[in-house]
Amino acid sequence: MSAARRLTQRDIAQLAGVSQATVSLVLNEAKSAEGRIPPETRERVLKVIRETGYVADPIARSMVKGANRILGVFTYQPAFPIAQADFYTPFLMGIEEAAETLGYDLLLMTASARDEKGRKRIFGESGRLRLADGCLILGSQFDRDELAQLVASDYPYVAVGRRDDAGGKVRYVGADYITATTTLVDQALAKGHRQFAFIGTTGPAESIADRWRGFQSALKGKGALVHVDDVENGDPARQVAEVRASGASVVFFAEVLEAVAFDTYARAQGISIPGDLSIVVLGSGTRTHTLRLHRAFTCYAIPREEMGKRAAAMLVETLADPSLVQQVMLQCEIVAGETLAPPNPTKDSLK
Amino acid sequence: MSAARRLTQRDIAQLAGVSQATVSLVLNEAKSAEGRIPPETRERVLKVIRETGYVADPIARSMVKGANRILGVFTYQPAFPIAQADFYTPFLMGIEEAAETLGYDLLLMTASARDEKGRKRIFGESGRLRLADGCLILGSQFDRDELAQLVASDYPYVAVGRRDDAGGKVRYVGADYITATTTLVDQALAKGHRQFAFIGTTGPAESIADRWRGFQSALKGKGALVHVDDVENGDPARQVAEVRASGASVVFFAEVLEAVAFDTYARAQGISIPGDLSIVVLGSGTRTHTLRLHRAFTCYAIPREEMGKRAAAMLVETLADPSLVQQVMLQCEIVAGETLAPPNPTKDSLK
DNA sequence: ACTAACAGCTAATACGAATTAGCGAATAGA
DNA sequence: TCTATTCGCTAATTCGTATTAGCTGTTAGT
Repeated sequence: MSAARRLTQRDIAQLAGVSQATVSLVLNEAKSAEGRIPPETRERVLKVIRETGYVADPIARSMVKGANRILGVFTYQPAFPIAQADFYTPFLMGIEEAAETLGYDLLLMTASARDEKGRKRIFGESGRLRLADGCLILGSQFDRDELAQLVASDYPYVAVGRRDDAGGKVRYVGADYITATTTLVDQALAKGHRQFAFIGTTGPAESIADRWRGFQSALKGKGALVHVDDVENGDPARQVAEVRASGASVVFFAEVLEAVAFDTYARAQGISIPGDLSIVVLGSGTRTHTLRLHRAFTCYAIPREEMGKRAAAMLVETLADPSLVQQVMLQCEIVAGETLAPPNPTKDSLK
Repeated sequence: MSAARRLTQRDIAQLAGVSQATVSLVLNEAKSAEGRIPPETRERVLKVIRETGYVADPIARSMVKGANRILGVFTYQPAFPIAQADFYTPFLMGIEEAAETLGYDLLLMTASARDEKGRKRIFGESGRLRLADGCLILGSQFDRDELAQLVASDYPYVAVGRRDDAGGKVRYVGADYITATTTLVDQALAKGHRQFAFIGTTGPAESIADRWRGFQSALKGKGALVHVDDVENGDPARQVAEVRASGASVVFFAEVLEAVAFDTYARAQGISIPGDLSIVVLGSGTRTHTLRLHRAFTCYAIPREEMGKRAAAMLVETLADPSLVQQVMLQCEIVAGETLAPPNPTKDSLK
């Protein structure tokens, strides 16, 4: 049985006493209603197909048709890293849901995305990209040159996350961090905060830059930015000390993990949050994720699943009309949380 | 540019002034060292390839070679369901890691796995299965007929999770629930427990059946099974009442979520856990997951990532030698937790 | 000098399905 | 009865690459 070559249309044709072309016509009948096949012949062929369990080879089929009903998923980091299991997952959940609805399979380009030097590259020598009809690109840090190449090519793609122009408008489904960030800054202002601190990097990724830009412009003329710590994985002890010394009454974080470390350390020092110091997180995972992980930070929820869903849908639209270049921004939902309160009037942090 | 047909070897050949066959030979040179191409011709062709950025069409290539370097992933439920986000994810993390190392991409058969009636089927009419060189099958509940069909076919597959024979030995990488369960029962016995309760279904999935079998056989002759609740999503209030009435001093759960509900309700009723009643969970997610979600139940950790990794590796071995039928069982790590203590001597639950 | 061997390349074919052009027979039209 | 038309089907071609058989021209061997 192992040597039993896979059935082909020729085999079916022979069994049914017709030609290979007829078998193909029966299989794709809906098409050219012209050269119709009479019901009896049709049935005879279908009977053989049923009995043998024949299915057309998808590779040969896509070779001649040029399409696969496959969406590629390219990630600039491993899609399921142990360390950050929850980063891609929500996107993928949305992507999968949409793909299933739309009738597409998903090709995760885990291996072929690496070039000979092991770097992640979209246009690898393998050309595996072509296996998919189009592709979704995930990751906070894009390679600008590759993105430009992609934009210039006629290959259908959609980026998950807003992207600056790269030699042309980039197709994307992003989240509106600027509006959400502005809302949170306004809330802090409304509660009376005037001295702000910001901890987190400010670029170069668009998602990070947007947070920083939104923060700055919302604050402009209405509050003072008294401390900025532009580091990744900083030392909480130092951060807490510096923030306290700066007189800030509220700290904004670009990264939830930083906030967790800060919060944990500050409490251990007897600092009341938000009594003595408010904490606001710009972003963080999905709602469920946020609630589960730690305490409920005041933050906004990035609609990751929805982004994945919309991106997949947009990609499929693009397949139908390759000239289409859409850019969609989704709103983030504000999560009230419990770490933003009016500043403590006894502290000198309130002017 | 949009109409610019993709480059083919014929184009390259023309530009380099050679034949298409020569281009192909240059690309795959390592092969038949016989009809060697002299360095100068080789260089000329490679130069054109470099300048044009040509890459071979993977579809045409796999059409003639018959292999794709793609591993299919078939799931009996959506791979990333919102509700149970963490069920497949750990497996996929392992699978992805192995696939990347081994140089394979992953094809998630989300859409093509459904037949015309919307049911999940491995052998769909689409025949998309053939797009992958082989396939990994996930899900607790397999369709026996399909599994038998798979076993009988010459299609390379590996099941993640132990599977009973289905017209032949099934290739799988499973977790040894029986041994792990036995260990936990023995621990409970060693602490003095004699009256046991069991909450959870007992089949038909192998993973569930193994827990139940292990539980029963470990208990045989050494302790009494005073209460069994064979339901999914039971009512915690009723469960707590019945367990208390039964006089059991320890409850075993087959499903962590049931344990969470039970635990939460019991504590609310003023029942001390494990003071008045011990709880043991058979299974649960990965270590990280377990620790994060709720309190630290006494349980064992299913090595999901490792299972995914090994399954992918086994599948690749199978591709090389299709006659191979391996069955691997991985050990579960016992998590001490804090919900198993000696029975309360003041209660009548201790004989 | 005449064959043998070989280097360097190309023509031809296969892979499996889709699709087009068109053939032969039957029927319709005049 | 002779030409159109339609029906029912098939031969031939295509997609892009890999591979084999083999052709041509040069060199080696005797």
